Amino acid sequence: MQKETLSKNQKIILDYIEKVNEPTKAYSILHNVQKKGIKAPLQVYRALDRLVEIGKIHKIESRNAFVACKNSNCQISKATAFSICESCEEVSEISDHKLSKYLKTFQEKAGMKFNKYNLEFFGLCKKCSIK
Amino acid sequence: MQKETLSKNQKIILDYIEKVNEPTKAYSILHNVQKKGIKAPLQVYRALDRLVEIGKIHKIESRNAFVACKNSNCQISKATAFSICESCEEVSEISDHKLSKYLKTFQEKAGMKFNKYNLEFFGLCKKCSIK
DNA sequence: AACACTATGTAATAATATAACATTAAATAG
DNA sequence: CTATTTAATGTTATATTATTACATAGTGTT
Repeated sequence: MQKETLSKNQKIILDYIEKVNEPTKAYSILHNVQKKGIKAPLQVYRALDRLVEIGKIHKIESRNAFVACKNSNCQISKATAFSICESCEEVSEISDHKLSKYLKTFQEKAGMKFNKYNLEFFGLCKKCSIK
Repeated sequence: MQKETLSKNQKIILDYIEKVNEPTKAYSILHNVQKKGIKAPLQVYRALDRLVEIGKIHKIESRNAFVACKNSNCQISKATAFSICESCEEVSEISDHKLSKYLKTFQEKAGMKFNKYNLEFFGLCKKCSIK
């Protein structure tokens, strides 16, 4: 884990992402934190980059959106897995020990020096399955 | 598998992607097929959408790039895995039977009706590891 | 021929992300 | 404590990626 102390902008952005509690896009963040003095996209993107780096948030690549990490100050920002509902766009972070262990083992066998993976499952969440 | 016959634009775009044989971005495709009469981004994006849908190509989500499917007319466009070198950006498609079986089983156990997944490993490829 | 369906053409614009440069704050080595 | 380096900030402009909207043309039915 890296540095614990966040800068002013990093705190503002993280607070917002944690508050909304669902995948949030950079420009939506920007609009919502302008009252806190964040004026430009770059201020948001810089904070996002750093927050991803230290595992406080994750990027949902297929959606260009960001969510707070649920795995208690994520040690595992380098091993992320999500399920994404294609109907309501609900995203939840998967923390399945066996899965992450399996993928870690898989990484080690392959010819590449891996240091990270991201897995996204797509489908219908329980609610949307019923409808 | 869906319809085999590709339209004119779809052929042009697929041919190009297969020719370059590495992840290629939409606007790079556009620039390179303009001599074939493709003039606008939308023509590219529409063909890309369709080609992804029928499994002829895949999108590397973390790179906003597209590659031709290597798994013989991909039956498995719904189950994709890639390794990505963070140094040279080389991407290769992983076709590991055990891995896809494991992830398929995992999907079935979870509370969601999955119908697709995408897995991206990041690290250093063999060449770049040596350097 | 009428209908549905898929694909196309074109212009405009939206949404996502970075480059470049100047400045300030924080961390740490001498 | 102050010089130096490192991280963060502020700001403007611009690059990159992707979609909306609307008109037209081809293809395959029934």
